[in-house]
Amino acid sequence: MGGDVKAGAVRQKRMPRAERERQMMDAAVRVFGERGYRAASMDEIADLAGVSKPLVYLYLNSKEELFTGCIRREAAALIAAVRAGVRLDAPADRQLWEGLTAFFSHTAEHPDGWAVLHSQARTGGEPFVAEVGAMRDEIVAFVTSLIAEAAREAHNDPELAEREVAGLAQALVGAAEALAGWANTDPSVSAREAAATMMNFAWAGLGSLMDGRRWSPR
Amino acid sequence: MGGDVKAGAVRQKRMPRAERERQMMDAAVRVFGERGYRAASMDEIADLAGVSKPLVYLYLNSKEELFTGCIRREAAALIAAVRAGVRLDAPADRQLWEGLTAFFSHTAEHPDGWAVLHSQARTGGEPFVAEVGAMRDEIVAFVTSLIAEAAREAHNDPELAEREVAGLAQALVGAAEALAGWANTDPSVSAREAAATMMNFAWAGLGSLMDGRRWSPR
Amino acid sequence: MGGDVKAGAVRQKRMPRAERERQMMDAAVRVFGERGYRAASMDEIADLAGVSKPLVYLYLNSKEELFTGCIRREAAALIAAVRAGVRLDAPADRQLWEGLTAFFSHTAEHPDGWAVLHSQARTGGEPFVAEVGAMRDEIVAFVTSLIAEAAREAHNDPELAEREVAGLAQALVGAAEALAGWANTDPSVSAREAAATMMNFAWAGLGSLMDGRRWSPR
Amino acid sequence: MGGDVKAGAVRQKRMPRAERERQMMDAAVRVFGERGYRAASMDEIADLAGVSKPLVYLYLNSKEELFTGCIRREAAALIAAVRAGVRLDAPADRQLWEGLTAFFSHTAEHPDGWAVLHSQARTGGEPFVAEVGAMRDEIVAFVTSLIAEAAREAHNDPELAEREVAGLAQALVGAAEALAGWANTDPSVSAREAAATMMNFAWAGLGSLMDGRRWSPR
DNA sequence: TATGAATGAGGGTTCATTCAT
DNA sequence: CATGAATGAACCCTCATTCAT
Repeated sequence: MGGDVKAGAVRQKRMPRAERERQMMDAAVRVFGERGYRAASMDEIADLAGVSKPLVYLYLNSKEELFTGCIRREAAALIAAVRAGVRLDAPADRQLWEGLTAFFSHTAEHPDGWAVLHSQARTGGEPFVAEVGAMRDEIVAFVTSLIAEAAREAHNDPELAEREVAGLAQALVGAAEALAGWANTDPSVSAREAAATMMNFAWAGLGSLMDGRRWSPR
Repeated sequence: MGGDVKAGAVRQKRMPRAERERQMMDAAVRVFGERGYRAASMDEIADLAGVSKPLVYLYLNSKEELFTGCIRREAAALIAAVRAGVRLDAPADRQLWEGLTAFFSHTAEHPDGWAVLHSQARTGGEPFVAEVGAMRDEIVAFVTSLIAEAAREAHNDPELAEREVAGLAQALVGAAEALAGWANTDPSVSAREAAATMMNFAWAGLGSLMDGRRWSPR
Repeated sequence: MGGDVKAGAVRQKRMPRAERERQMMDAAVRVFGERGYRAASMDEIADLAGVSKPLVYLYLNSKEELFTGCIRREAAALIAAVRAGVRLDAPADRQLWEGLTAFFSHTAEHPDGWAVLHSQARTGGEPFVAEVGAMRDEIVAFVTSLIAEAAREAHNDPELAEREVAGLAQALVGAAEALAGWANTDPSVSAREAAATMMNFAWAGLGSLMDGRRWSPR
Repeated sequence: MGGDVKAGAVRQKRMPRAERERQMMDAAVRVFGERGYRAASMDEIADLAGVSKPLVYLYLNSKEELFTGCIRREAAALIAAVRAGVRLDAPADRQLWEGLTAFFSHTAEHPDGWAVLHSQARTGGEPFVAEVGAMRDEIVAFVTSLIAEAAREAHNDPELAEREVAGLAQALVGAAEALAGWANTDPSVSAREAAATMMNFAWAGLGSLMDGRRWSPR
């Protein structure tokens, strides 16, 4: 089962601590992303980083702290990428489009980081779930604010109930996550295409909701 | 980290093989669902099933086969539940509504089974990913056929490209999965509410797509 | 440094749990007695017991519990031996003599058990110190009661202060412990000889104290 | 388990070797005394001494040599303290009293040093046992000579057999060690009180032995 | 049908020790 | 005189799996 992370980097000796730590984190993200928290072994991480295991412990303390560190780093990077891609003075739909494009680009370029955040952190136990939940909340809040802004722009009368917005945000983020997985699986799917699919799928739905139209079973 | 699956069932001796196997699978789904593949221990499963470990191996052969068996059983149950909820002679939107309602009901009633399929199988390594992928494909195909049928009903001229439909189906399924997680977390969210959110969100998006309207960056 | 516990016993397969546990405890007492808590390795204990390490953990749970178990078992055995050697209806001096003889016999016959109690438990950290302290207190209490009884028999007037008795008991027990070490080192020293030395040394001292005679610096 | 040696001293740079070595030895005695040989870590010692680990190795070579060094230094200090407290022209009982007082004072003022000598060195393996045995022999010899001198002063006829004296000395030293531990545990016990207890306990015993009186079982 | 007894293999963590500067 | 960087080896513990009954 599993087993295709390439073997140990060439050992390069004596480098400053900060750089070594980065190397180790890179290796850890790679291994955690491919194997998951439990199945990852500190041996493999050390090997991939090109160092001995004790050094990993000396710098990063424990498997748990190391994993938490990976989650934090990757979450920060993803959020920074999305923020950097969005021009806050643009209209709401444009902002959403930009954010989605940045999101799909970043996840495509950092598949292991994305795997750590999306799949692995959610199955590794409570502390990690909490850690990644913070990031997700931040993104959901951002999306929620965009929806609200769009509603304002459209000065629609019947305000969306708060609970309804929460459900929408969940669905939207879930759809985006699924598309990120899809795009990661099939490399011919570009970030722009994934973002366009999201906009087509979501924007019309949001639009008709904000116009007060709803589907209902007869 | 983790730890609240209740302790071993009272041991009851000598029962037919089929029933024993069901007991064991129930226990396994519970433990795999709460802990994940790697963190689950055969000891805990045997204990929760109220049998000795060799019996588990006698009937179910290995941890890997046991997990695969869990995935298959839960996937089959979920698909059967969705199928049973859908009247194939109803209009497409009605069918989608019925399927979603059945889906959210079933996942809410079988949280561990859903956890196995949605979270745990995806982090346990290739063989399990493939196993659960088959189920997902089946559902995606079902959704795809519904979209196509809806398009036919609306006899819209500009046919949706196959690739476009694939993306939509991914997004739709992803959104549904996210809502299932949301509904499992917050018990006040009913299956009907989740399904309604999905319909409001998705149906309008599909509708405008089928009318040839698309969002595009300026 | 160190290293002369004989190598692994011949592996004998499949025996009842109680007997295996006894074997393991025997091995553990031997290894802990020779090496101390920290320096002892579970590997060596398992090897000496003729079993695999996992079995030791299955039955005895952890190194700490195993050591605590050894302390308890050896303390109980020592106290039982002393109790069995003393006739409670005899005069106080006779009782002391009998207790000392039993004590020296037992420690000579169980040098590793004695080492665990006397040397190793005192350097292994708080929990063990407390464990062995209970035993020591029991013995000191027994000695104290003998001194009191002797004082009563001699109906000496000037009662010994409680604090004075405590000091005496400490000194007496310490002297006995030192003689046990001496006798263990030099096998030509019999339990009777060690006990006689103690009586000659201690009894006269007690006698003159009870007569109110005291040494004092001029 | 364990853990209250205070954290690293402030690092002071560039000082003469002799002083640095003293600092390190001080730290080592403290840590070895509290934790024992095995449980002590070179990291903690270096940290407490306020130096880097390589410096410890540069000056003191290895953990084993460091511990041996500690034993030697503390043994020498203890013996010097006792010697300094005794006036060799005084009568034997007075000399014994003075030696005991000095002994109890020194051990009370240097509890870690005493712990190294009394408890830790005996559980660290053969080489250390031998090291500390040398000191003990020196003290036993001193006590033996005092007993002999006392016997001469009392010009008692029936000479004490050499073996008998050896046993007495062991018992006496053991009693003193136990009282040192007692006094270290309970700070209200002064060195003078401990010494007085010893004299009352021991001197009368010695006296009656030298008069040829002996206890014997009927 | 069912289990008590047992283990090979591997994982997380620590530690004494050294090298290069 | 002094240290930041680095590691081989070992240790405690767990787990999937099997054997003998």
